[in-house]
Amino acid sequence: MAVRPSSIHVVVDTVIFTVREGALHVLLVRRNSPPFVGSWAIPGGFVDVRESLDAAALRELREETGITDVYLEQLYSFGDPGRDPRGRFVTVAYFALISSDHPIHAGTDAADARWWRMDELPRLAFDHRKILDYALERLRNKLEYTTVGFQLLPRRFTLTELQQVYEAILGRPLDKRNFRRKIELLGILKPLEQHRTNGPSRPARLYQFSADKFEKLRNRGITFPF
Amino acid sequence: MAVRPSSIHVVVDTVIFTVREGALHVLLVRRNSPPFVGSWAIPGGFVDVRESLDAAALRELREETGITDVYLEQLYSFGDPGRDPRGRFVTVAYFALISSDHPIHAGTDAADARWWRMDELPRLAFDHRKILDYALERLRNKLEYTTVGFQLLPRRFTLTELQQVYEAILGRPLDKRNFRRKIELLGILKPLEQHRTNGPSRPARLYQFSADKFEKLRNRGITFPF
DNA sequence: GACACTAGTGTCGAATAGACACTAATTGCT
DNA sequence: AGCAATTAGTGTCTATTCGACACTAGTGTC
Repeated sequence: MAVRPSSIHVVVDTVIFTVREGALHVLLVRRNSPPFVGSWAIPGGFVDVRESLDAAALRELREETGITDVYLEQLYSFGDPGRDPRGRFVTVAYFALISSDHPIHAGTDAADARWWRMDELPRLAFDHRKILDYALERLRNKLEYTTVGFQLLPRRFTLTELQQVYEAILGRPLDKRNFRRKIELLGILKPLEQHRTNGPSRPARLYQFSADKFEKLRNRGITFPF
Repeated sequence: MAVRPSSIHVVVDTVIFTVREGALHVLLVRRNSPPFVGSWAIPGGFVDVRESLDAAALRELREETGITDVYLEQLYSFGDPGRDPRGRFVTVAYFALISSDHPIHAGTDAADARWWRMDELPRLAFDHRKILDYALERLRNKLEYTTVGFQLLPRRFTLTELQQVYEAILGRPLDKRNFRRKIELLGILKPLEQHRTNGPSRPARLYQFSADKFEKLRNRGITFPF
């Protein structure tokens, strides 16, 4: 089989989630060149010929946010002709989870960039709304059968904070006792001696993700599927 | 942002599963040009500049097997540099499910093509073994929370045949009563008046996928995620 | 009509999931 | 000092789900 040139451009776009102030947020950048000037878009860029798809996503992430220490997972590839008026673009979409204490200067690049609440999104460029919706759906699903939720928290956290992350993503309140029972059963949290007191109330015990089983997975970068 | 040419070739490769003689099989084609001459590979080909990724997968499927009526789902994109010595190739991998009664002339193309039992695979070209392994993992997972299993059967089938499909994919025996109870609870099978008798034993009732809820989904082509 | 073969059916115990309300520890105010 | 306000933390009961397990029913063959 001869190698026919395909004239298709390959990019990666990464949906970057975080939880702040009890709400799920996503990082978007404002486009300042056509098409869709002034619209907001999921950050991304071209895949270099010498780097893997994962590496490209990590690099773009670093360039956009300065972050290296993230959970990153390939989401889906979108490649309808006509999704970009400039030509034929296939984007390999990723989603990333960033812990809330991460010092992000959203807008490291000259470009405008900011966090948006998932329930107050602006109009998005290209088919990015579809990508975002799918990323959220995937995140919600994975929350139920994996431990991705922990990726959105600092290393030490209270159970209430953990519950708030789950609630923010699922978009509905959870029962405190049932939630704690389920987390307890997972057996992946190590209770610390430290407590955190913030306000006129009983201080909450701090926990951390159990080093034994999962610490190695945390912050490993690509975690799926290999 | 200017459009830089990326020099990356985009192809689709489709893992085609079927169940025959109680065993899960996959369709492979033998390569007759370098690299990996003589090795077996997952069928696939270039994405045309004017067609969507899904359309490309469907087209290749039709060209390879003559089949149009399949369950097809995007799997994952693989794009490590070095996965193809001819240059930089990104493959958007799909997996397809074909019902056992489908008249497939595997090898419509001049190329050698045949079904292989999943437990007796030859050496595969490129990183196709990795793709295949991941497809199987995904299929097993989806079997548990969706109704993809039905895609592998003719329109009318017995409960034993359905159970054999599940067993072939999961690679372990299932309890007949528990299996039937679970299927019953799904409420998606319509019992027919017809029975099938094959051999010296009690004839088995035939069922079909319930038209009401799911017939529209069946054979719709792309079913995921949109 | 007896035998071989596959179809078809129900129960019990364990684990899981959802609904639900009070006590405990601290801060701030008077 | 003590009281009010606030969030942390804890257990039971019920319904559902899941796995293990064995016998009867209907047909073809000899």
